[in-house]
Amino acid sequence: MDTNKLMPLLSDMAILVTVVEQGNFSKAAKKLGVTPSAVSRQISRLEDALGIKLLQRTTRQLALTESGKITFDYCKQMVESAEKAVNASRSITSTVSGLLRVAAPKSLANQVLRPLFVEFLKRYPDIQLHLKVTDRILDPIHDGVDFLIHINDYPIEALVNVNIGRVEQVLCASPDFLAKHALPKHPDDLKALPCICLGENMTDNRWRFSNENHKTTVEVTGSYLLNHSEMRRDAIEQGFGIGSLPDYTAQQGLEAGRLIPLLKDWQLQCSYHGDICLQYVQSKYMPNKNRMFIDFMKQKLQIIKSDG
Amino acid sequence: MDTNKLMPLLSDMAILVTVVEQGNFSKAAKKLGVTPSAVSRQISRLEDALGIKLLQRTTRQLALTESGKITFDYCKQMVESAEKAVNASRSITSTVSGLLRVAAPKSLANQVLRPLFVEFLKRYPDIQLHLKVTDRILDPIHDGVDFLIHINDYPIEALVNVNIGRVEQVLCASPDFLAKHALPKHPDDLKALPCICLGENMTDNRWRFSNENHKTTVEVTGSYLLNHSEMRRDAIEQGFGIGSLPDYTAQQGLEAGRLIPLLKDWQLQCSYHGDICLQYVQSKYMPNKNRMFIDFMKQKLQIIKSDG
DNA sequence: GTTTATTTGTGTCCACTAGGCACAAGTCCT
DNA sequence: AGGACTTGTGCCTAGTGGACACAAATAAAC
Repeated sequence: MDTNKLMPLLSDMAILVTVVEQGNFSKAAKKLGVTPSAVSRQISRLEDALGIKLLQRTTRQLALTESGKITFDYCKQMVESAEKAVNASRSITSTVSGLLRVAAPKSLANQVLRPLFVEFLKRYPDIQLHLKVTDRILDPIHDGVDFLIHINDYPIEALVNVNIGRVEQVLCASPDFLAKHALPKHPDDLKALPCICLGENMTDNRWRFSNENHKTTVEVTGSYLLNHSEMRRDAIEQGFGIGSLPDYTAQQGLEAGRLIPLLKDWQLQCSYHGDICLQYVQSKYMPNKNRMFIDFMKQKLQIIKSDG
Repeated sequence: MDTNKLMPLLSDMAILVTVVEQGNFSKAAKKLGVTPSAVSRQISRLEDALGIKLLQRTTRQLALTESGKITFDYCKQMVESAEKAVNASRSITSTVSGLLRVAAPKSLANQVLRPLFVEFLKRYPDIQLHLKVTDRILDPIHDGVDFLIHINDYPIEALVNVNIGRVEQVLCASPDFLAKHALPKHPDDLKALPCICLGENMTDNRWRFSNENHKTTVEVTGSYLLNHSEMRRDAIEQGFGIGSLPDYTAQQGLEAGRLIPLLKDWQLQCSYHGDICLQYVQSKYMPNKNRMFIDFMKQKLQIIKSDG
């Protein structure tokens, strides 16, 4: 049965259910807010479409035929499902409340998540949001967290992943720095230039680059090491050296000309580069607050499809 | 949720299902035979009515929101139930075939059932009807019978009963008989008049009468005993005496004036007096041929409501 | 038996909604 | 950068579905 043939019958089926439950056309018509003649026509139309007589009727008595009983049962199911659809939808918006626990890395917290969470809490005032800022990957169940946000091209397989964005690292320097030094054309050129490293690990001064065909690692040096992206942006803009920034941190500086992108053919591999993953534990009945949080994050970051 | 609010949403829900299954508005529109703009508007209307955003969409991508997934599941159920309703109805008319075994008493067979069964078999040529005419009450399971027809004010409780009519006994005599004899005013008056009994049992000459307030039994006599209603009608019309006839046997004679009803204030109790019961074994899945048989009998005998 | 009230069904007419069309806006791919 | 495709919106028209009035039928009331 094609859906386009089915659609006009749906309301007729709903009318059939009302008629049977009310016991006659007139009461059903009153309940539906139409005239009995309209009900009569709809039932006739349904009978014609289905090819069977559904109701045995005189002017005073009304009853389902034996063959109509089967049809009626399915029609009743149909109406009940539709009512459930409506009720479920209605209840979603009215029951967005309670505690949401979210873990996110430092790098995203201030610049990316802060404005989002503020808006989310304003929209749903009954939500209590508990944000744990940490660069460790927490265990949602053990650590009592509803959502895990992290930057990674390989999301945790045991959890459901929703991809809500992407962070690219941009290597850049300030215009006056580039006026004093030679423009690097290849990662190897960085060896001769002051670079600003994270300084969190011993290997943070080993920058790994890749492009379509090649991979290379360069050991860089510099006098200023810092693991705070906004301070690092400041240091680069001040001409202390070459450094990498998340795209959202660099964006304003790039647009204003305070920063110049370098080695655009190469990608710098680092842990702050990849998809922004919103992950959570698979469960059959997700609370509405969680649903609305996922929808909100996807909508705000303009992500439509998810991995499941 | 009132049904009248629900009805316009039903087709929108069906459209939602099509959109989700097709993946975008355009394909869904093509499948439904409408323009994409129509689909867009219906989805928007549904979202407004439900108060939630169902589909996260850009011009190129489309996906259910988390909150929309619940709604979609119920909408899908709704459409599936509607399709089942249609398919069930369609299959009923196309699968009316096979053997129907019916047991009925002699008194009904020729005059009441014969024309009905002829018409039923003409309407459903794939049906094979096996009629067992017997005045014994058969056991449907043991005797291999699908339907039991009998005249009785107390249907068998173990079986489902559909009341498909009623037989009244009419006590009557011919005009020339009444010209020769005194008109009976009370059952007791029958003692002095020749009466036509069934003659099947020893007690068939003990006629039990009742009215609103009284009961009485009269022992009658007569020279002609016979258990065939049409022959008995003939005997009465010929002036052999007073006898009782089923209403359908007496009707023509009464209308033509060949028969005169007697003792109309009294009811003659006898085994050929009561509701015409169509009974069958309760079962969850009744074959369509059985359904159509019940519907047919009810429809032809203008009986709407049944006992269950 | 007659009347009355209630119910289903059918014509006719009209209003309103739903869909088509055209166009705008946005996005992806080449 | 341009083209192809998709969603969304304004406007207009057509066709459906409902109201109304009336007919037919039946059950109840008197």
